[in-house]
Amino acid sequence: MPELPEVEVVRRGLERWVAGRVVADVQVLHPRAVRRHIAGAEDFGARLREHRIGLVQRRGKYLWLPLADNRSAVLAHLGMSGQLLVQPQDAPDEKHLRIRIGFDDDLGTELRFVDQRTFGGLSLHGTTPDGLPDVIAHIARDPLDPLFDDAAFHEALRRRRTTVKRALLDQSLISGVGNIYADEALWRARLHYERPTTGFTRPRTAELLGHVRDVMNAALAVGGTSFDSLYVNVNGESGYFDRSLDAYGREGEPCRRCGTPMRRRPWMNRSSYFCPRCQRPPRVVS
DNA sequence: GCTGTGACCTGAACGC
DNA sequence: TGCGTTCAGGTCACAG
Repeated sequence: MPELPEVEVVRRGLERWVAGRVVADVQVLHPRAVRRHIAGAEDFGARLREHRIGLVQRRGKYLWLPLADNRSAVLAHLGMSGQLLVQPQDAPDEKHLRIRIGFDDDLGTELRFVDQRTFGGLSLHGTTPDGLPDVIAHIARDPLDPLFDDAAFHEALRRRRTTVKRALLDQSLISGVGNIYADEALWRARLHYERPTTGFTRPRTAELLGHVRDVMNAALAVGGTSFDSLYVNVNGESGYFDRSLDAYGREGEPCRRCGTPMRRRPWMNRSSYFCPRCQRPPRVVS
């Protein structure tokens, strides 16, 4: 499932193959794919037509295509299974094709939003003075953003009465981290997912952020090599998604540090993978 | 205001 | 073979 590195790969692909093109027509094939566009599918298409796509931006797992000639942007979230593909116009429709965007040029390609589980979607929104879609103003900067404020993140962590994995997944504190990279970063930092954040020291926060950035940069480095001219890829099943993971999905396999079998625990309707020896659970305070 | 929980959704994997 | 169940997880609405 797409997390920040995958979304960044998509952003780069869109920047190269879609930015600067003028929308000719929009076809919404599944209403749920534009459910965040309150005015509905017809309005979504009408507002896009004849507008030029500007430079593609990203924050965390959201990316957006600004309309170059007005103060609005097409906001995209890939959810768990979304893909944005640049395909030849005559290519067969994908099974889960939800939205098709055609362009007013002779390049012969179109933008397709394909999404099996329909957790993702596109919508059109006004932008703030600094170009951010207004509906994601609450989303924090991501740790690869040069303007991410490490000190402010540390203070926010200490103020929260929560645990470290919850905090990593809270997009209002830090964006772009999903279940996989949270487990990976916690394994690297030797932190149990239920560790309370209130007692975090500055060095501990700094170390954790360092591991989050390392994991994301490593995935980005691999992912960045795998899309070609016609395929703006966020395919969860192929290529760079086979990145080497140290924690996620390794239940029963030996910890790559100490050899202890890795464990999986149900957690918030998800799973948490950890090493019971390297990542000791916090002592329960009664 | 802050924190935690469940619904949404589809298809693969699994058990019987 | 076929059916039912479980699991995957990002976001948001809602409850406490």
